[in-house]
Amino acid sequence: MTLPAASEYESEVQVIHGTLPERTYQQLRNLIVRGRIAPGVRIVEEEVALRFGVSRTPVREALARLIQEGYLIPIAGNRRTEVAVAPLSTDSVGELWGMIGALEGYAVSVIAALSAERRETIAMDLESLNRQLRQASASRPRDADKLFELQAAFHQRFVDEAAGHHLLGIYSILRPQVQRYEWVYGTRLDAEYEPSTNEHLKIIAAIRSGDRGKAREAVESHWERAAGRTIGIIEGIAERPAPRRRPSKPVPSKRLS
Amino acid sequence: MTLPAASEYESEVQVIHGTLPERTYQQLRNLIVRGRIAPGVRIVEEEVALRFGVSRTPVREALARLIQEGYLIPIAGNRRTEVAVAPLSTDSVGELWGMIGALEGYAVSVIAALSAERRETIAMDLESLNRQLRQASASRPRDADKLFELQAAFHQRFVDEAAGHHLLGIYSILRPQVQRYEWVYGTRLDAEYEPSTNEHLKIIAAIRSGDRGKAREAVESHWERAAGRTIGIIEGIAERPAPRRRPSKPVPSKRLS
DNA sequence: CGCGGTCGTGTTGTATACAACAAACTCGCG
DNA sequence: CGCGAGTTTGTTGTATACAACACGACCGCG
Repeated sequence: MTLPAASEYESEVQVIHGTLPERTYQQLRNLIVRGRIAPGVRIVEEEVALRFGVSRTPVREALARLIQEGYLIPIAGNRRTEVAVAPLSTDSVGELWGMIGALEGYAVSVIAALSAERRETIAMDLESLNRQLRQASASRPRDADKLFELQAAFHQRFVDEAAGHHLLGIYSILRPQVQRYEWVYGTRLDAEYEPSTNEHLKIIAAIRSGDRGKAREAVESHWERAAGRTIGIIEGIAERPAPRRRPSKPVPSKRLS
Repeated sequence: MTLPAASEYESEVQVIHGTLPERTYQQLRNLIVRGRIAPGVRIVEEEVALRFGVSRTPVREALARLIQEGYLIPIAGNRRTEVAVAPLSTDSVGELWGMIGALEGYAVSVIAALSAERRETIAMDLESLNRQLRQASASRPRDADKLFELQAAFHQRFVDEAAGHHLLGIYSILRPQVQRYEWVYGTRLDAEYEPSTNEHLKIIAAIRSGDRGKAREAVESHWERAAGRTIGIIEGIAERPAPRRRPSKPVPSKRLS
């Protein structure tokens, strides 16, 4: 797929829903996930409003959501909620990956109970995606965007299959948070695609077999290993983007340009 | 309608945070979880505002949150978001219980990795809670409220122990949704406390043993069985409170009194 | 030169006003 | 008597105005 077109990393799938808070949310989230707004940067309602050409009302709604989903965190001890972009930390990696693993594990265990034909269809789709992924990760120069999307597509494929309303909702909150790390450290993760695609194969095989326990196990251990790899990468970087401490007020706290 | 405030099921833990949208959210959620607002009832911003004596602005924020968390669902095909209290369905039970199981399974697997002393402390707390639970479920007349709280406390106890920021956030979204069912069908679930407390014992033993896999397994199967029991109860009720269909417009759609 | 108090100033919380739209209703015409 | 077009009404989307409050700066006094 050639791509979201349009200029920046704006709205991706649908501008359709076009409700203002929704679009604001999407745009801001994208900026954060893609690392265009650094962790620790303070977000001020009016600045966002100005930047997107809307009033504070929709912005507030968007921010509230971003806070709840963990992209933004309340700052300081005020009773007023000032917020900043959430920092990246290895602790969060462990937690997020663990949760995603648990949830996808549940999803895949549901899938394992489907009919054989259904499972076969899914398995074939997954194989295709995994092949593309392997290809993309081998080609030079690397297309980070494509890798990003394929990676997402692979997992989304089977989650969608199992997901009801609730799972989908939670998953759509969690996944982008993980992607935030994938994006930021994406370039360094290249070397790690090899083991990842191999683990994908195990997941596919497990789905084919229809063994719930095995499928779940495959998914969970995939994410556990992925967590290990990611943490390794992060710690391997000397000048990391900083699980920054927030000292009372040394730095005048960067603001959203 | 008589009114404002008064005792009723107001704020429970803390009125402290007292920010208006937060309180509105809490109150409304309580009303829904406790079944005081029936599934399918349409919610109108201004009515809520009136009822709580605030303006639409904080109400909107509260509603947005309730929508995202699945307590309210968008109604009709409008591009405008009219909402109603989400219906209860056996499908949702399967999904919600499965997700909670997966997440708590993850939590408990983290706990299993803690030091022996730490685990022992947790285990003893859990035993105490479980004992109280058993007692409360045996005493007549039953104190539904107490059962409700003990049940919640038991699970919260070990989730808190393992939880970081993210898990806690998601869990606090999911748990009340489950509780909604527990509350609505609570009186009928009495007979089911026996097996439940027994399963709790297995969980406790697994935590003591420090075996991650075993602990996870105990928790997940607990929830799976609980789902089965709950679904059984729901289906056993002839005139159930209705996984109601929404026929275009037969009924003028009840409104929030 | 240091310290405390007072006054800005920035930012969020809340209310209100208005616009947009969809559904229901009414009225007139076939 | 039925059916459609205009009109009314209910409800949400968005903007704006104002209030509250925390923090920092400035100024004067010791």
